[in-house]
This record gives sequence, structure tokens and C-alpha cells, in this order.
Amino acid sequence: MNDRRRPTLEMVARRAGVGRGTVSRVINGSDQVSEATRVSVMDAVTALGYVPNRAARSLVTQRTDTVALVVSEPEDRLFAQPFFAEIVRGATAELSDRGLQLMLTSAGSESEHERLGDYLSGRHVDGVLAVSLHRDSVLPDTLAASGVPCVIGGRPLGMRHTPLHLVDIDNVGGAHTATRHLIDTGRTRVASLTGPQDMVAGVDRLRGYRKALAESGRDDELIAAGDFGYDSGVAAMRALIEADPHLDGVFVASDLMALAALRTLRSLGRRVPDDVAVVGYDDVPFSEHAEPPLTTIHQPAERMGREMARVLIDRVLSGGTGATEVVLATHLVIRESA
Amino acid sequence: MNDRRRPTLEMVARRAGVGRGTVSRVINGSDQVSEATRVSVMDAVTALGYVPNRAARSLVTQRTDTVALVVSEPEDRLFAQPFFAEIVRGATAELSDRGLQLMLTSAGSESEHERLGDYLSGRHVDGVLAVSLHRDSVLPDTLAASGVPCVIGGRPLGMRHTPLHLVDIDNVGGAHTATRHLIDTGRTRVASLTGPQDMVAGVDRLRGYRKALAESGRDDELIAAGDFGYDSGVAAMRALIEADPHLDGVFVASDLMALAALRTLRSLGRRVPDDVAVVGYDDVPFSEHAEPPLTTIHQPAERMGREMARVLIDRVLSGGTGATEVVLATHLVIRESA
DNA sequence: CGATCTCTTGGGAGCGCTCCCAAACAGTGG
DNA sequence: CCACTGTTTGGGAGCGCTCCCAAGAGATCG
Repeated sequence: MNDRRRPTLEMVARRAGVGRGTVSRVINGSDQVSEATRVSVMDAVTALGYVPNRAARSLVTQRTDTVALVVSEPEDRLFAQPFFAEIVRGATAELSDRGLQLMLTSAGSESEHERLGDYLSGRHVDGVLAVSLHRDSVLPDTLAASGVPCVIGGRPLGMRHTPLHLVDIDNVGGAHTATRHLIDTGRTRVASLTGPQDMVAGVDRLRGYRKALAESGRDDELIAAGDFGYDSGVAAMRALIEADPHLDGVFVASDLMALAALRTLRSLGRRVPDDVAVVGYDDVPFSEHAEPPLTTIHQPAERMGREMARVLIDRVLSGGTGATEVVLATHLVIRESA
Repeated sequence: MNDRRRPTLEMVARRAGVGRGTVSRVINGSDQVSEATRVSVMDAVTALGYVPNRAARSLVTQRTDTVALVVSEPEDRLFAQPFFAEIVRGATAELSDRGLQLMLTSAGSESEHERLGDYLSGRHVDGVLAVSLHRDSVLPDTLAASGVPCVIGGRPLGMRHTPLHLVDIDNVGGAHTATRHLIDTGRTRVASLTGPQDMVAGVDRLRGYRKALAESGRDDELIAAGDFGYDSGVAAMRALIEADPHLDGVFVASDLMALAALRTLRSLGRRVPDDVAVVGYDDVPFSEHAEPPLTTIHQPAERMGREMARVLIDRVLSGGTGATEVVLATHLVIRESA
């Protein structure tokens, strides 16, 4: 086992007393091989501990069995840690089920994005999974131009001209569900603490809130903008209470802001959920330990990773044209804050 | 740009009017090339958008320029999200600086570990980075047997016989610093809420606490065991206060438990930090927003990823023997709880 | 001025694999 | 008994690259 050189196809063939082609056929599961030879080849394979050389195979098949996952660093801070980690986990799982490798790459700046695009166009990978693309990223176009399949995770702000494959989480739907829950549990003055309006998540969650309001025949919208961060949540919650001291429900577009809202409400003498019900968004790890435990929207991040991989594989394999768009549903985790 | 086939070395050579060998020399930065030819080759490279074919190169050099990062899934839940994510980020950064790829693999069960070991032994990667290995993982041995360099992140419980390269975070030191801070700021009855004693982090953090106590000439150790989780923190904190109602400082072995301790203390009528000072461990994202903001130990997770990659590269390149052991220092983040 | 040395350069060999063509073989039917 | 079919097999060609040897081009020197 200590040889510097691994056994080759040729060696297996010699040992099994057959030709190279036959061994190759066995390895790749062709049915054009008699059972007897198949067995003796397999014996030789195990005896020698043969493992196919990926590089050699790639060279001739022009496939690498490798998929790149591109992460745009700066965003990943915003996107909160667990979310990203779960996407990676999901993608890894799905890919390895199908015998593919995941290659992780990150590109912060747009210049790194371009460099990466060039690299990926070089057919070093069979496909690309891109998460949280910047608004003006050229990546999808670069890849499309050189025919490298690409699946985007999370709808980017400026919609691209190139038809692309997209797996998204239903922000509108999530916000709608959250707001709806507030309304359905009898809250009559439901405000929203929104996210930044230059981010898809911020915009869409606000849309979901409005939609739910409209559906129940209201137009008493009451909103205050935050940036998804804790501190902005404190300020925005104050503003909301000031604007309407009698509000009894608030949909907060991120858990971090919701946690801030919880505390601010308490400091303003409101009891949660008795006086004001709060629903957050993200289901960050700490939410279940908040005071009171936070009712929130959970995002299927792992599922998103899996789905991205699945869409990619189905594209790579079948070479289909046109754009796929998968939208994943969120679900409401009911705890005590609403 | 839309060709199915990428330009090859050969094509670049023809276009530049030189031989294959010369182009190869230019690409690989050999200095055995005259400036004039170097320039004309580079021109041809950019004109054609040539990118070297990795598979072809690997085939002849016997190197893959790829490093695998192995994560043991079940643990990663314990290890908390951000910690793992940051290791990945650090490793990716360092590797890509050196022109290497990171291949992410995960293996939950021990059987998956074995399968993975076999795969990795097949010289598909130049080296392996393994995080949070199980106690009895055979991975290091398998890899060592087939000569694949491997660096472990985080000291595993049962020390292996194979000499190995290790990058660890100084849990003892961190706990020592934390406890020390409590003592130095005048706390006289310092307890500890420990982690599970079947995990290195749990054991070492307790050792650090004891060491600090001993150094200041005390033996009034007061501990209660938790499992790093929130709920266990509540129970353990209660037990501690019951055991010594007058304790005025507590070092908690995880932030999640510390957050629980904070709330428990408050509910028992203790003010933090006035009556009891609390220092946590981990510096999870929410800690800065705790009430009061939690003083805690920050772990250099990203640095750990980087360091692991660096150690690996220095091993791979120089083929040195013997074991390396790098221990990274933590640092105390002083907020308001202590 | 030819011999010698150094700096460049071209290109054959070969890395380990898959693809594919042709050969070998075993039946089948006329 | 001879085409003819269908199954199984062997092995040449070639994927794109690096390695390395030998040859060409100058430069230097006796």
C-alpha cells in the first residue's frame, strides 16, 4: 500500500489476464462484458486496490465531475452564517450522492469575480453554483458565453438578460405567511419593520407584508426601515411605536432586528405577545432562546443547496435549454412571541 | 468564444510561431525564455483566451493542486455554525493565494469516513485538511499509509499513534484568560459552568479555569457541568447559585450557556455584572447584543483554517517529516458582563 | 578562425484513461 | 458447410500537458 505510484488500469488488466478495454468497461459498468470476466476483473481491482485516475479520465471524457460553488464574500456576512453553511451542506450532500465533487471558491470583489469567471470558463468544472450574486456581476454572462452551465441561488437584484437557472426562496411568500399569522390571530394594527430596500430580501419581504394586508382588506400600512442589523431594529421599533402607540402586531424582516424589537418593546413597557405580537424572519439559532421565544420564518437553506445541485445536474446531463426557476417555500415556526 | 473546445497549448504555440515546450515554459514561469518570445507567447495566450487544462497537467505532474477539507457532519452541529464556516473561509483564502483548490467533502458516519479515506488515498488530492475528527477515526492512519499529507484541525480526543500535523486552538489558554480576567477584576468567588467532559473543548476549558484558580493560590473550585447547550446552562447556573449564593464571578464554557446564565442570574435577582460577573466562550454573533453584552473569548477560526492550509502546503512542498503542532491563541473580548 | 560554452528552442515520449474499430468467437439459418 | 448475425474482447489512437534531450544560435576564447 505504500507505493508512490498507484496501480493503473493496465496493471489490473494484466493481472486479470484481459485487455485494457475490458477493464474499462467493467469499471464503468458497461453490460457488454460477460459475467465471468467481470468477476475476475473485479477481483484484480480489489486485490490491487485500484482507484481510477480522475485526471486521466477527465482528459479524455472532457468532463471533470466537479462543480464549483461560488460565494460572494461580502454578502455572506449579511446573509448570516448558518444560512450559507447550510447551502454548502445541502449542495455537498446532493452532489456526492451523484458522484460529483464540490469545489468551493469565493470571490469578494468584482475583479475577483471576473478572474474567477475566466478560470471557470476554462472547463475545469462541469458546472457552477453561484450564491448571492451581486447586482452587476458578469459571472452568468461569462459562463453562458463559454457554455458552462450555471445555477444561481437567490434571485439577484437586476435581472439578467441571459436566461438562467434559478433556485430561490420565496421571500414574498414567507413575509405573507408571517403577516397573515399576525392577522389570523386577531391582531388589528399590524406594522412591519422592513429590511433595506436595495436588497431583494428587503424588497420582497415588504411586498409580502403588503400583500397580506391588502388581502384582508386593509390599507393601514405602517412601516419603518431597518438594515437587518440589531441596532437598526432598536431605532425602527421605537419609531413604529411612536407612530402608532396602539399597534398590536409587528412583522420584522430579520431575526436580529426582531430580537432588538423584543427588547425595545419590553423597555417601552409593552408585553410580548400580550400587548404586541412579533414575528421575525430567518430563524437564527438564538431565536428559540429569546424572551419570549421568537416566532419566525424558517428558510430551507439546505434544501436550496440540494435543489441547486439537482437543477444543475439535470441540466448538465440532459443539456436542456431554456430557464428553470425553482422557488422554495419557507415555513412558519410558531413559538411564543406571536 | 463559443467553441466547445478550449484552445490548447499546441494552438498557442502555432499562433506564436514557437514550439510547445516554449509555451509550456512561459506558462510555468521558467526563466529559460528570452523576453521577446515570452511576450509573443503571452500575446497569443490572451488573444486565444488560453487556460491550461488542469487534467492534462495533473496527469503528467502527478499533482492535482487540490486539497480536500473533510468535515465530520455530526460534530459540526456542536461546533456551532460560524466556527466551521470561518475555518472554511480561512482555508479557501490561503489555498487560493497559493493557486490551490479546496474540495469540500463531508463524512458523517465512520463508514463514510472509511470510504472517503479510500477515495482520498487514490491520489486525487495533494493533501487533506480534517476538522473535528471523531475519537476513533481511521482517517489519519489510512492517509498516512498511502502517503497523503494530512493536517488535523482541533486536537482529537484519543491521541493517535501516527505522528500528525495539528493546528489547534488553545482552549486551556482561553479559559485561563477568561478566569484570570474575573480574578483580576476583583472577583473573589469564581465558579465555572463547564462543558461536557467527553469533548476536548470541555475538558480543556475546565483545565484552564483550574489553572487560573491555582495560580492565584485558590482551591475554592466551584463547578457545574453543562453540555454547551442553552438549556443545560439554565440548570447548571441554578445549581451553582444554590451551591454558593455569594459567588460573584462565573466562567462559562460556551456562549450559549452564558446567555442562559445571564438570564438565569437575572431571574434569581442577581445583577450582571454588579453582583456576578460572567465571561463566556465562543463569541457567537448574538453575544454582543446580550443583556448585558457578553464578555467572552473569541476563537481565531478563520486563522485556524489559514494555518491548516499553510502547514499542509509547507509539508507538501518540502516533504518534511515529523509532526508539526501549531496552537493558536484566543483573545478576550471585553464587553459589559465582566 | 574553429572549438567550446551558454542560452534558447523544438519536439518526441509518455502520463492513464476512454473511445471505437476490428477481430474472435459462437450461434443460426439457408 | 458457408455466409450472416450478434456478442465479447483486444488494443491503437489520442486527450493536453510536462519533461527532457538534442540541436541551433550566439558569445567567448585560445
